[in-house]
Amino acid sequence: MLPKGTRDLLPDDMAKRKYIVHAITKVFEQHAFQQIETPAIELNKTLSGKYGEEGDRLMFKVLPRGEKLNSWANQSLEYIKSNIEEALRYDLTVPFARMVVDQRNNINLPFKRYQIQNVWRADRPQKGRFREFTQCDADVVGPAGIIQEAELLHIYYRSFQELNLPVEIRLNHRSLLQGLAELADASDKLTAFTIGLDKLDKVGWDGVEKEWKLAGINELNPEVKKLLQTKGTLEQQLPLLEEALKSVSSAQRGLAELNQLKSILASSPLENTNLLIDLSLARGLNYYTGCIFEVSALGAEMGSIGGGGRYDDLTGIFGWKDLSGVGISFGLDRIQLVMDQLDLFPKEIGLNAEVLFAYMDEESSLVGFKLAQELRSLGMRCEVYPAAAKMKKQIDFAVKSKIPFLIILGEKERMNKQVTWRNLETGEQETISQTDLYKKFD
RNA sequence: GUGAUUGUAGCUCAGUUGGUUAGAGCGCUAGUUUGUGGCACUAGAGGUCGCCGGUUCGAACCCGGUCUUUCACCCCA
Repeated sequence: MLPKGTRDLLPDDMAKRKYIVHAITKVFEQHAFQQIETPAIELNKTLSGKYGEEGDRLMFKVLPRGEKLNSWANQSLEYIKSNIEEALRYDLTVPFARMVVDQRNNINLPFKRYQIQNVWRADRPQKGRFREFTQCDADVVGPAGIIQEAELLHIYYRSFQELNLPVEIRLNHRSLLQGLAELADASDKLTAFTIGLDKLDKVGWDGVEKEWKLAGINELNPEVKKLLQTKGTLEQQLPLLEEALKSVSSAQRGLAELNQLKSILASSPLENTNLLIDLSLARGLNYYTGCIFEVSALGAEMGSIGGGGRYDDLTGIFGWKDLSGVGISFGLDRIQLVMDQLDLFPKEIGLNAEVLFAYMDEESSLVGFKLAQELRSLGMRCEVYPAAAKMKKQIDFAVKSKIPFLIILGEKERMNKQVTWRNLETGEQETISQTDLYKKFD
């Protein structure tokens, strides 16, 4: 029995997750990101209000214990809600921002950190959605240069290349959304504008317009409409956007930054990766202010497997103004699901034993114990069967555990200082001197 | 939060218009076989039919509630 939306991770899962984490970590570290961890529990006041209304609803709150809980027996729901002191972290970015401010005397800017930990959301579970899941985040805080966006895009590119997973990376900029809203004469309804636009994929253009109409947003001119519905590369889309938005002041920052990004990436392209401008990409988190990214796997049925963006003033709410940050996240659980769907895991990634020592009597087990130590010192994964059971049972265990080699020890072998070596895949078997055993595994 | 959907042995599932002691396959344990794996045969263990309540002489089956599973929406990794 488990709480909903949670899972046990068996050795097979762990092997796959290690494989993914290994690839991502390697790329993070090549880009000089350093690992940190933060506590699973944060103060409620640190987290609440940072993720919008929806986020607050989905946050796991921690009840107080003992006296305090007793004293709440007759309090109103409102009182309880506003006096909860602790909560489980909902993402890794806000706790990171909190940490940057708390630890400002112990870090150097620009600070590049990565973090691979669980987060919790009290969502209704469904495909690829859990209530406990693992995020792999990389963020930079400090001097704000677009080269950092380019670097993070390269991290996505290199990681998914490493995993052999084909992806599409969609890109947008908050300031372009603002500009487009201005064009639609809906600057004051930016949220409704972007939420509507975000649904383009699902409800189509008519659906978007219907939603906008309800929110009191006017119809756009046909050229802008067309622009909104096309996804394309930076090279294709940027000139069109510049033309359409040239007189819109709020869009200038986005145009300038995407131009910069375009020239950086031109010198070091993301080959075989689809990097597309998608103006309908909104992303919910309220704190993004610049570029926003979202990654989805090609050929698999799954929501986004990664996302991120630029936030100009995330640490402001914790008392450090005007510190810019940009970050990305990998969804470990969804990447695992997608790679399973596409059958992308190499066959041999488990770490089960390579050799099993089986034996007929207790005295032989001592020989097995000693020989196992010798093979282990050569780097082999060895297991000694824990009891002198029937040979059939011991072999059966080896086969089911996918252990390829078996060493059999009995009275005969012990007397002659020998072992019987058996290859369980081929059935090949040989009785050899104990001192020659290592040669079988060169 | 909204709308569907699921729940019977460790697993996958049968279970007749409501009727005695709820079944199968696989798996598990032991044996046939006291030093050799995929097979066969024999025996065995294992179930408050998700939970609570109701209807009925009688409920795995009908009704209500609740929890859970899976899926879509919302939102997101």
